[in-house]
Amino acid sequence: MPCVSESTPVPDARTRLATAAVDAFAARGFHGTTTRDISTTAGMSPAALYVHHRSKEELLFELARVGHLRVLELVRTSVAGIADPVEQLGRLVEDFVRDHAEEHTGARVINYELSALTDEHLAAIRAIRHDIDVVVRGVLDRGVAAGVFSTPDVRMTALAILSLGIDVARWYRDEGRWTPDQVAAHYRLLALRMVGAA
Amino acid sequence: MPCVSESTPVPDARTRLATAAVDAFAARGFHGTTTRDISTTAGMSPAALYVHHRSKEELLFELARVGHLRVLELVRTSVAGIADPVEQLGRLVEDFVRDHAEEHTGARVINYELSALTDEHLAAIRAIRHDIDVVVRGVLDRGVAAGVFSTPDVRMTALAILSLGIDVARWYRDEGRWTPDQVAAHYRLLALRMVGAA
DNA sequence: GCGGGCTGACTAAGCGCTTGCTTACCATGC
DNA sequence: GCATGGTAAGCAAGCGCTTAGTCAGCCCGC
Repeated sequence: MPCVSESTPVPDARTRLATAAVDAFAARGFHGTTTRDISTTAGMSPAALYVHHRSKEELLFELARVGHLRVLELVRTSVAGIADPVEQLGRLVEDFVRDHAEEHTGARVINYELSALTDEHLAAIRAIRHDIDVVVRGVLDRGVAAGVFSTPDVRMTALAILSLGIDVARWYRDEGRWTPDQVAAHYRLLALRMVGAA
Repeated sequence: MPCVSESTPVPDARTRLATAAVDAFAARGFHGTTTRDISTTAGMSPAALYVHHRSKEELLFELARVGHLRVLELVRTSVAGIADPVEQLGRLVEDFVRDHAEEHTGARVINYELSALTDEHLAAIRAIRHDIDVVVRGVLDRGVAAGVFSTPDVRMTALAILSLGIDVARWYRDEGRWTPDQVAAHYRLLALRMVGAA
C-alpha cells in the first residue's frame, strides 16, 4: 500500500512534472514555457525532465493524449445506460461543460496548444477528438430519428455544442461569477434549446 | 496620386509586416514566432521590424487593438437602425460568426494570443472586449423586456453566444465543409433558439 | 553492489533587439 | 535646374542572453 499520510504527500516526480507542465503551458503556452520553468516548479534540475520524457514536445503529447482519453471516457460514460436522447444530450453537455470549467487549466492545454505537436502526434490526438465527435453526433442522430430533436444540420450542431463546451475553458475563471455546476446547468438548457428540445 | 497598376501592387512595409505577423502568430503562436519569421516573410531584414514597432509585443498589441476595434464596430453596425430585438440578435450573430469564419486567422490571434501581452496592454484590450459584451447584453435585455426572449441568466447567455462565435475561429478551415455564410446562417438559428425566440 | 533517479556543468543553436551605416526621397534656396 | 540639408526606411553584422537538450558521475534503496 502506498504512503498514507495525513497531510498531502509529495507526488512522485512524473506527476509533479505533469502538473507543473500543465500549469505552465496553460498560463504561458507551449513555446512560452521553458523546460526550466517546468523542472524547477516540479522541484528538480533541468536535466531531470529528460529522465521521464524524451522532449518537451513528447511531454505535451503525453498530457494531450491522457487528457483527451479522459474526456472521451467522460462523454461515453455520460450517455451510457440512458435510452432517451434528450436525457442523453442533457447529461453529456452537463458533464462536458462542468469538466471544462473545473479542469479549465488542463482543458486549455489540450485544446489550444495542439499546434505545437508534430504531425504524427497531432494525428493521434485528432483521432481521439473524432471519437468524441462521433458520440455527440450519435446522440443527435438518435434524437432526430426519434422526432425529439430538430436541426437543419446534425454535423454542424454537434460541432457547435462541443465548441460551446470547449470555449468554457478559455473564459472560465475560478474566482469568477459562476460555479462549474451553474455553468453546466445553464449550458444544458442552451444545448437542448439548440436542438429544439426545450 | 499613388501607383495605379493592373496587378496587385506590393503593400507598404507596415502592412506587409502586419500581414506576416498575423499569419505567423496564428500558425505558431506569439512565442513560437521569431522576429526573423515576420521580417523575412515581409521581405525585410530583422532590423526593419524595429523601424515600425518598438518590440514584438507592441506589434501584437497593435494587431489586437485594431482587430478588436474592428469587431466592436462590426457588432455596433449590426444592431444599428433595427428596432426588433429578434432581428438585432439574428443580424449580430450572423455578422459576428461570418466574420470569425472569414477572418479566422486574425481572429485566432486576437482571441488566443492575449496572454503574451503586458498587463497594461491586456487591460486596454479587455476594455474593448467589455464594450462588445455590452452590445450583446443590451440586445438580450431589450428582448427579455419585450417578452420575445426568455433566459434564466442574461449575462451567461450573452457570454455563451459570443463564446460560440469566437470558437468558430478555432475550428473553421477554409478548405472545410461549410462556407462562412452557411455557418453564419446556422448559428443565427442556434442563437435565436438559445433565447427561446425560434 | 548495482541500477534507476537525479544533478551540475556543459554545448550548440537560436533568440530579441541594437548598432553603424547606406540609400531614397523631398522641400527649400537660388 | 540643381546643390543642400534633413528625415525616414532599410540593411549587414553582431551583442548579450536564453534556449532545448546532453552527459559523466553521484546517491540511495533494494
